[in-house]
Amino acid sequence: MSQTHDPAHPAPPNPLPHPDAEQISLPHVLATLGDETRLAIIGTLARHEGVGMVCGQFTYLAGKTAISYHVAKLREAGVVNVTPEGTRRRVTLRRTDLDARFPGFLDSIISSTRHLAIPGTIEEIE
Amino acid sequence: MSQTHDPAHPAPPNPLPHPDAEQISLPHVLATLGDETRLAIIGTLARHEGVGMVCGQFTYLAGKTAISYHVAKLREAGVVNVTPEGTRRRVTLRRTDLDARFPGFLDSIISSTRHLAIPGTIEEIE
DNA sequence: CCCCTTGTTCAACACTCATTGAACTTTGTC
DNA sequence: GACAAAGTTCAATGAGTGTTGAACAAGGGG
Repeated sequence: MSQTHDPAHPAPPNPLPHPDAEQISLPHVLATLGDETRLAIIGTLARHEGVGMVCGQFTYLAGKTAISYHVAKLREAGVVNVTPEGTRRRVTLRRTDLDARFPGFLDSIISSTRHLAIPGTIEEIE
Repeated sequence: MSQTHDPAHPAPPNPLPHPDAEQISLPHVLATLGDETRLAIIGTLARHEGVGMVCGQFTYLAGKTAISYHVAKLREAGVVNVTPEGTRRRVTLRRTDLDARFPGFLDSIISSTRHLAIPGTIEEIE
């Protein structure tokens, strides 16, 4: 939740709506992750944690319109954080919030996802 | 259809189709649990683990037709085991299989479900 | 300025899902 | 045998979901 409280930048850095940590609901998260494509996105994201990724990185999973749809779903459910960077959108896992809300959940999902992960040929960004 | 009273070999104790442990898929389980009613069933089931429950115990959540539908969904996803007992169906968590397949997953779900659980006034069955 | 990249929005479509009431099956009991 | 109890099956319905292509908006070069 820690948004940059930079006095030099009055404009909100993140115009995309995200639910607060307390508003993240387990049924909603489960339903959102109950989709092959979105689960693959989370798996890929987990394998590149810290770095973050961009929507274009997921186009090996589906068309760009579908990716846009799925990333929006994940954001609305509180699973990922999406930050505009120029024309791109940096997507990161909301690990801290998810761990606080549902301890152990994310890790169990990720470790169960890892072995069936697609060997994505993902090019580095930047 | 069925149940020929053949004295040669005993009747199958579990005529309802269940997936094998290896066939349980994470996306399927997540999608199945991504429903308020079914998640509540699992929560209730977890709070009465070992004992098991019958479909009638869940009718405070929805009509009996809906419960029948949801329990079937949970069974097909490999989340619960359903065993006929007379006119009833004993429903139990497939904890061993789920723990083997997705370590830590079930416990994280259950503990996250516990605090928002309905204080079900559930009568004891036998 | 033109243009390319990145991603969103929109409408349309096929599809699946959850819920309900009525009818039915099965089992247990009087 | 008749009846009640516990679930299932069926058809219908209304709502929601994922996918696609075309058009669009916004940045970042050259």
